[in-house]
Amino acid sequence: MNAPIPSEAAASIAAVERDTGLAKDTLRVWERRYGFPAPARDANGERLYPPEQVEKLRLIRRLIDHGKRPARVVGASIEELVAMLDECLCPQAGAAGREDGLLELVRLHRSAELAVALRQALMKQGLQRFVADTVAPLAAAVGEAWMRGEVDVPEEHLFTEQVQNVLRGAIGAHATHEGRPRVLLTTFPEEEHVLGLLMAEAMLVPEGVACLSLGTRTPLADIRSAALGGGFDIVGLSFSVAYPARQAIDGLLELRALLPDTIAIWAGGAAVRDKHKRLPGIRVVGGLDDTLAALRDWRAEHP
Amino acid sequence: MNAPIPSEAAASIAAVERDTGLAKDTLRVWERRYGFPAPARDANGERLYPPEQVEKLRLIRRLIDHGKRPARVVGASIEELVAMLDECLCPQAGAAGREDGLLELVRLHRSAELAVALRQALMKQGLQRFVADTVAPLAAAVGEAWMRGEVDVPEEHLFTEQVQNVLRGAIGAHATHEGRPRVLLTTFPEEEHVLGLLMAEAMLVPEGVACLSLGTRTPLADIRSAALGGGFDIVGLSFSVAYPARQAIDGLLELRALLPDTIAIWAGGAAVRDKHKRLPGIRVVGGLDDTLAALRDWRAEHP
DNA sequence: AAATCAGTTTGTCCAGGACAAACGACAAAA
DNA sequence: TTTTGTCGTTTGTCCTGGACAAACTGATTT
Repeated sequence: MNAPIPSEAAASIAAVERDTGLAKDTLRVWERRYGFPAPARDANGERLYPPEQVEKLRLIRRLIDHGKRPARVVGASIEELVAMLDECLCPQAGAAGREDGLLELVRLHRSAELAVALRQALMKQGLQRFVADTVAPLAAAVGEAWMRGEVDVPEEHLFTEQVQNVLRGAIGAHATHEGRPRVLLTTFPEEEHVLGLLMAEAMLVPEGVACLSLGTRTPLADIRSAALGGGFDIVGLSFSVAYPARQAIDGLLELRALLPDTIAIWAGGAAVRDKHKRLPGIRVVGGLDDTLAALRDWRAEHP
Repeated sequence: MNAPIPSEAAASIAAVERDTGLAKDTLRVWERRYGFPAPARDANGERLYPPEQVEKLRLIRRLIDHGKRPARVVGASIEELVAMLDECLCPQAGAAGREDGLLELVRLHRSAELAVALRQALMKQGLQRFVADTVAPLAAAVGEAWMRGEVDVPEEHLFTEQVQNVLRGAIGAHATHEGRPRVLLTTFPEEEHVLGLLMAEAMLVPEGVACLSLGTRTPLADIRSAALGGGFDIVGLSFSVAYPARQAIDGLLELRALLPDTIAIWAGGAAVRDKHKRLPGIRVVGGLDDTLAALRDWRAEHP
């Protein structure tokens, strides 16, 4: 799976920023403060990061996304980092484990079989159960394996693509444009993950909800104008694990202030879980099944 | 459509980088050299960009993506910039104009009607003609209107989402996993636009090609390992207008060196058009119909 | 349990200098 | 005419080292 790479002995600071998601300023200040990373320099004095340091930075990034603090992880060895990752993940280990070997198909690049298996599961379970019982656990398992470094970029991309193909096809087949409520789905500009949105849409569409997804990365002001201009009843936002909780809360409160009270705001995803108290006027959706509960509540209040 | 925005009088340098795609370093050095932008400062001495300067920066960004150089555009007034944009776009104006008012549906947020109209066109024309005659001109028209500032973020997102829904559904319905050649589709890490890939996939799948799309933003080394591990015959890359030509060429040549000669590389999109001479060993695909020509050529050489 | 507060950690911003890659224009060679 | 080479200019990115506010930690009080 990982054939050795002949060229590319070292990466520039821009390449490391792209590959790890750590800002150039952050990389430089870590070097100054912690002595890591410790890149070589080229003839012009510019940083050259060896691949193993980039790999370690990737591990560190994942740990920080899960709440660890830099001082605790930057000094650690690779083995210690892997051990910390295991510790992070054990609590959730029960959730995975029984997704029918689909994860194996992802890991082995069996894309054709994965596509077939996903479609079969969809047919057997129906869209909502398929999303809640198959796609969501599988996405969690892939995310977890990604954290551990057991899947790499193409495997994760492959998984996302195949799931998108299946879900978008199924959502398109429902095609309800007339129902109520009217829901606008999107993410904030820093959030790139699209699967959360698609899963939410797939849960809502079979209930006769008129969903419109704008995809990812919509600026706040544009969310507002789209919501007002389109006559929507609800704006739904999705946040992945990696999204900073503080930023999510600030953004949501700002959006709440930008929208009239007649438009509800629903927020879902790991970054806002259990943040209900700090989000007055916003419905925190705890999971996919809670989406349906939220829908029931809304309909009870809007007869 | 653009209701006035109450809050947000000014944006931080990080927000401007996100909204315009211009790096923080670039924004500072323009200020130093050209005197524009000229942001205010907050109590802490940090830059605060007023909205109209951000808007002007967006115009400038688009002009630079189309080949203009900063010194020529940074000093100009908004009116002059708009005039330059018109000049840039007139040559292509003939291409748009007859896409059945679909552009109007995008502009007016008539998402439901847009979805219906797209599906109707797909049924009427078949997948390949639908892509080449409807989606591609419409995408060009949206890109052009985006350049002129006539559509904004939510409208462009809406368009992309609806087209993705239709295309992915249609592609999934074909579901050929056994054919030849086997084609791996993706983009380089800096490229985010996914429609080019989907259109290529939609052209190839009806021909019995086994396509696998990894989506956007795959690192070079991962493209290599995926191509080798999956037994692919062809790797297809897509580049949008905004992609720097030099970077595309360097990346393609590097990838060419990473892959055995038995695996062909196809490159398509505005950034590589007419760059055939500088890309030995790479098939430059000039347009969607040329994709089919490339496929015929490949099949002629691999009986 | 929840709120307050001091101390520490940490990411982002700033200034101004440097340099190589990319560009434009013009001249020489095919 | 087209291609190739040269040279000055433009332009984006990188560098150093300092500063500061926001976020977090943990002890203390309500």
